[in-house]
Amino acid sequence: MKAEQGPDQAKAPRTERGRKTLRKLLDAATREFAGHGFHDASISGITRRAGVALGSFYTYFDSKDAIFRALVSDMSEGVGRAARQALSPSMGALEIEHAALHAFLSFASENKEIYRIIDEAEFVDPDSYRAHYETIGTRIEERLKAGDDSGEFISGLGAPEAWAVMGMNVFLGLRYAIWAREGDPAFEEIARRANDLLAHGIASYGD
Amino acid sequence: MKAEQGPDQAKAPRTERGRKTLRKLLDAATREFAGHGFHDASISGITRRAGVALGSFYTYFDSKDAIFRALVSDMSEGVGRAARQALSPSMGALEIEHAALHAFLSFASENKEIYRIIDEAEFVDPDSYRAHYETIGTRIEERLKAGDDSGEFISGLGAPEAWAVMGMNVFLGLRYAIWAREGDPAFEEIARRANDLLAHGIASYGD
DNA sequence: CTGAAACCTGAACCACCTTTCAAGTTTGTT
DNA sequence: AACAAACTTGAAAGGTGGTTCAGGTTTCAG
Repeated sequence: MKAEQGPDQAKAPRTERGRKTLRKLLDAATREFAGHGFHDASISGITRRAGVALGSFYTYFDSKDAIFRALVSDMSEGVGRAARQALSPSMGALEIEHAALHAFLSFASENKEIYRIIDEAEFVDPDSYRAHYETIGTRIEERLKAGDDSGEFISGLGAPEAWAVMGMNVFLGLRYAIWAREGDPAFEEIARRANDLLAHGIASYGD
Repeated sequence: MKAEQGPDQAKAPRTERGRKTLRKLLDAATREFAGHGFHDASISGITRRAGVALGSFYTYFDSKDAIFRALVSDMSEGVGRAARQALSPSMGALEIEHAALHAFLSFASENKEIYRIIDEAEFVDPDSYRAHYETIGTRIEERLKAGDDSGEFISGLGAPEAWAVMGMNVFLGLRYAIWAREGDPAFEEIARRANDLLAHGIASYGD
């Protein structure tokens, strides 16, 4: 569908002025897409927010799709970076899962636009969407395997368990970060309860 | 934005011919939206598939949004119905969760269009989307409470656990039903492993 | 049978948007 | 200083597709 030059993203600017304009466009696009959704967002809306002429857009991106794709891959990395920063190798395996969920809830709460844009990628750019979740799933699976090796988790854990954990986290983020309501439990409590579920399940003893 | 007459859906037909046409439009719309997504779907595509004139569409729906909304609420009920049919009150609490997930995987696998349309509602019709998941979440929460009362589950379970379970199920559906791959475990195994996780967690004994 | 309501038809209207382009301005190098 | 490349500009081309409408056909109650 497109014959891009470089690896994937924008047409690289060659001057300082160009880099500034590119950044303004990216920031403006984040707001525009988050506010209106992909299809109701318009290029002219983006350039208006950015304070540049309509035509300038095409100096940096080949199409509306292209800038959306650039945004998704940017943000996907951002999510991963935030998660990594919250984790430390000195933590126990369970503690790592707790910290990962807590960090995710905080991140989602402070970056709701990102959440929306990545979710909409399911329809605008399915490949990126899939890649995003498969990457995260793989990372979780590795953590589960590590917990197995260290004896903290039971053995036999694999991709299905990793996707189950990811689903838990994503939906808790949707409900308690994105759709947060007055009177909801704090992130601390959510993370603790999810961690308990993950550790011991919900069957009563002597089952 | 819209001043509809009845409760919400389509302008009710008054003759047999009308009911037939309405059904043809709904079926055609399901295929059109599933195949192209909301925005790339067109009214003319829908009427072409349905074999009726373009103008007839507006005899039954006020807008493209309106038919999409009608579809979402239809399908949301369909998902609930499928789940209910797979459950029987004679089952144990854990067994019910197992059956619910297994039924969901099968249903999703055979109705991928539904999955896509409901997911896209997040952007086209956010209220319906939210209502869909809140309804399901509430139902799961009730099941958890029932398991608590019967002594099969630990006490203190509530909405966070329900959303965690729902997220697990949805993501397992996404990965193993919608994105099914050669060599994936059967639904039986997925459901069993998710059920084990739910029952006992993944921490090793003596934790 | 008959007339009114329900329903059907498809061309045309219209609003909106992505993308192009030719002409002007700025930047940075020699 | 001078020039080429980078960058900017906004009007307009070119499309698309939702929605309207006036006129015709079918249905069905009385």
